[in-house]
Amino acid sequence: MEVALPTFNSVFSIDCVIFGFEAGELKILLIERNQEPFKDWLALPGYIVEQDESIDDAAERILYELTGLRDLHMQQFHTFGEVNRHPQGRVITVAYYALIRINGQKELRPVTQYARKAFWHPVNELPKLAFDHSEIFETGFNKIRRRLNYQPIAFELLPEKFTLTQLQSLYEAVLNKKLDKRNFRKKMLSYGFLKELDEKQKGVSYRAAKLYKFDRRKYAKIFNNELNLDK
Amino acid sequence: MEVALPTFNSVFSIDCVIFGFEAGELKILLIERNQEPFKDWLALPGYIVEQDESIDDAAERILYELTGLRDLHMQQFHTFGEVNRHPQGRVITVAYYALIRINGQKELRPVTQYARKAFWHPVNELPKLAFDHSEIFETGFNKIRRRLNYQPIAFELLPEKFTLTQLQSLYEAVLNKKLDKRNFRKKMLSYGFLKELDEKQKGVSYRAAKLYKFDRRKYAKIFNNELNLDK
DNA sequence: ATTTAATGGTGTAAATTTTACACAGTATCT
DNA sequence: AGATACTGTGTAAAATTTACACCATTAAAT
Repeated sequence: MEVALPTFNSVFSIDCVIFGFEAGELKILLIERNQEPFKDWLALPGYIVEQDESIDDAAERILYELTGLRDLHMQQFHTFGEVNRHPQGRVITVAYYALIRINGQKELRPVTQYARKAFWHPVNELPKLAFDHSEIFETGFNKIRRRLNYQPIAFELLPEKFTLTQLQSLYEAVLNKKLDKRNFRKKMLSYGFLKELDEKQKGVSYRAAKLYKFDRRKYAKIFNNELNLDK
Repeated sequence: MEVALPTFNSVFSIDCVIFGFEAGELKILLIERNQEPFKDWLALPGYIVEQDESIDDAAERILYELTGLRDLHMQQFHTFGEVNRHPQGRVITVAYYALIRINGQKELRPVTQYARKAFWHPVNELPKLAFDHSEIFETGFNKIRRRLNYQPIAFELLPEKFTLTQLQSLYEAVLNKKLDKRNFRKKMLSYGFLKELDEKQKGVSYRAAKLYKFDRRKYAKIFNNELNLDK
């Protein structure tokens, strides 16, 4: 009983929720669509998966084509498969998130015609998005909010060297609540994966803060130990 | 610029990792395939999504057709999209898990020809499975292990009335470590969502233990409060 | 030179939670 | 009556979490 796979007009797509942090605010990357359906609408960067690429590869490619961004560490978080989520046919979409340092230098420039432009938008006061992208964003935002507690994702959003106040304000932005300064510092430093640098912040008109770095190797060591000790 | 969706020979499928608990052991549901490729192999229950059904609906239907089980609360956990995971073409699969009480009465009987039989198998010493199903299982097992800590999924695996010892042994089976009896009870009861019944265990040849019930309404109340109080 | 404005950096005590640990009680079976 | 097998219970020490306020430092303004 050998059965060929059916041929359906079914399409996989990828949608990306890319978070950035700038001026104490959490932002995501949106595009302005230049293609029907939802032409001229704002949307998450997303497009169709080719037949000969894995979905992880597709996610990288699609993000690059629509925004010019490359080499992000993207992570799948949910698949949306309602029948009528796309007005033109059956499209199941796998949603990915990534976190990056917003960098004024790095220009956002779509490589394809499908997006007219790409830009950062604060996660608060998001406009209505094309398709079910508002729902996709919400789901992704909830995921990273949860993951912030057990994965070192905060450091992907900050510059390589950062102050403890910057780190705290990122946590506050994602979790949407105030944290206690002394307790926050005590706890963060107690983990032992932050490396204090000899440098200080520059260009501020008040006392400059010490800079820190995230030590990925120490983090891995600590994390592995925790898994192995297993009391 | 209106563009029709491309027609690909691309297929969505669903694979199910269904956990059960019996005789102090955690088990999953396997089928014996009756169809190429991987005919006669053991595999997770899985099949192809139709064009006019959502992936959530498909998951329920497919599990029913291959095992005879219905009305489980299934939850998507990961999507597998490597190019060559299926020998006959491009198949992207969305993996779901569910947890159920294994019930001797309830017969496992495939409704379609695609599975020869369905049966429970302990999660330890799993044989090699068809396709990338071993990897899918591992991913799913890791997910529920993590979720056990913040979602009331344990109670879906136990009979409606259970003893604290049964509950503990379930935690031990999933987490794969011994827990302290007194501390476990103290903590579980402190949550306040277990209802102590007037009944006792029956049919044991030693002192019978008290039976408890999971109180879903109290759980929801507590859980919501936690979210709202937000200190 | 002094003042002002803005943020940096620091410690302690109380409360809560987590951990480690052992034995008498009870039901059943023989 | 005794053996067997599991139930059910408390406490003290350790660790973690919480609440809380002020002086120090720098650059800019006067």
